[in-house]
Amino acid sequence: MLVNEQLSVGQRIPSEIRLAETLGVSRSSLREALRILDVLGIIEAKTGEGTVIRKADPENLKNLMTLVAVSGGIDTVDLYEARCAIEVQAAMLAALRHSDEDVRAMERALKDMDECRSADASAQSDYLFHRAIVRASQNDVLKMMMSFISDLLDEQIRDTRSRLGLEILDRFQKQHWAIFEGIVSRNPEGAGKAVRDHLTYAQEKMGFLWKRRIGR
Amino acid sequence: MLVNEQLSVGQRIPSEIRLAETLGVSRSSLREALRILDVLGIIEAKTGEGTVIRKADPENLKNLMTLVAVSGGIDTVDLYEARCAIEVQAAMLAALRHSDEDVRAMERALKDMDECRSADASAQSDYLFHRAIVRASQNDVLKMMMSFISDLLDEQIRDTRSRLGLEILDRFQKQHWAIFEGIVSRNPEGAGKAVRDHLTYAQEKMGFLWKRRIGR
DNA sequence: TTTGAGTGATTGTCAGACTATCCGATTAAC
DNA sequence: GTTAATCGGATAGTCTGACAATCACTCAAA
Repeated sequence: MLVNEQLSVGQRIPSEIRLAETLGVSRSSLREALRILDVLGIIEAKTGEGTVIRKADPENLKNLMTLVAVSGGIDTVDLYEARCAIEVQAAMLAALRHSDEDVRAMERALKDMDECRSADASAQSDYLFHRAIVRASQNDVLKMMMSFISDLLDEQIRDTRSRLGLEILDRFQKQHWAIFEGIVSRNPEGAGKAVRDHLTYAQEKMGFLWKRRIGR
Repeated sequence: MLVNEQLSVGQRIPSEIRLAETLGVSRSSLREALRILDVLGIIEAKTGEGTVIRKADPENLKNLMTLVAVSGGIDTVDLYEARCAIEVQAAMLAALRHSDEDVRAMERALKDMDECRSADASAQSDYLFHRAIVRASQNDVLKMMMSFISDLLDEQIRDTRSRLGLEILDRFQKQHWAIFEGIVSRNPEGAGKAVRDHLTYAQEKMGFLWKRRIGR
């Protein structure tokens, strides 16, 4: 009914009892199905009120994807390469579409990294910078994929990053500014290449420290 | 228990009745939870036998992702740009890692496209070619993401492709061979650029025909 | 007009029963 | 001795009925 556009966002669906009668199944079986739509974020059930169609927010799927990834034994290197794919494209699009607010967010993150040298705060700013790039791309699919990947990679990256020497972190920062420069000057090829160079370099410096697989 | 590695793939989990007792919930409530793990492909329940932990295959998630995408109203252009991200990276990796079997699969798809000119068969070979690239990358995350995207985009691409003139399809085919050349000669930058050129060109020629959003 | 109780509807949860199916052991037939 | 048939136990799949918690709404009283 949702796919056929007989139901739209915000609309309330029939109660469990009536829906079970309509579909010719018991309430138990119906509830098992509704629960699936619930965890997918497609519906939202409220006790005493009813159940409504929700605009699915991919953020809600992160936990599920994490479970699947852990169960499937995803390779860390595979994840990192996928991140590279997403972020290069995002930087290219960001160079074309970024807003003033996006630029401010990126600049703030970079200056934070320039100033504070505590490993933890630095890693946090690093994360914010990369996220700002993806947001600036104004592409919801890229944002979704990036949030999946970040969720799985972040812990490991934060861990390995803290073991790197200062000269490597300085080089990281120079590369960050190069990315920023490419995006602000609206140069897609330059921004894309800068991201690829940065992530390739980072993988060289951190990759050997990674666990091969996440979970299992 | 799965995340903490107390359970591993292939292992059988306690029966629903015993598990419900252990966790202190009713069988109905437990089943709602197990059903979620089931559709995620994390467990597999067989009547009369029991339930085992399964190595989650992302292929099983395609239907779910389609539902979420429809419910969330994903933009077709966003999807296509994400596809570009994935496939460029995949081609670069394919240039480094492809096997003889991969090359054969790609070559077969291209020759099929050279020969048969029926729109439908041509589109099918096109699909197979692009899929072979991603498979050659030997990256499970890219494969997963590509299968999500393909599932959502294919119908629309197949539709718009059938309306294109012969000279455009010929140009497509030349670009395909350029991609193939880059991969076979183990030239990552060349292969990546060839893919990007191809997909950018295809988007120029087909994009204006697309519906803006999928579903809703 | 506002407050309060009451009422019906709805989701969340539980308990119990029955069916279909599978696995393994036991038994019967050859 | 080997094979086939049968039976029982265990398990997932389904259904029914019940109760609790919560919410929205109505309506009467202050």
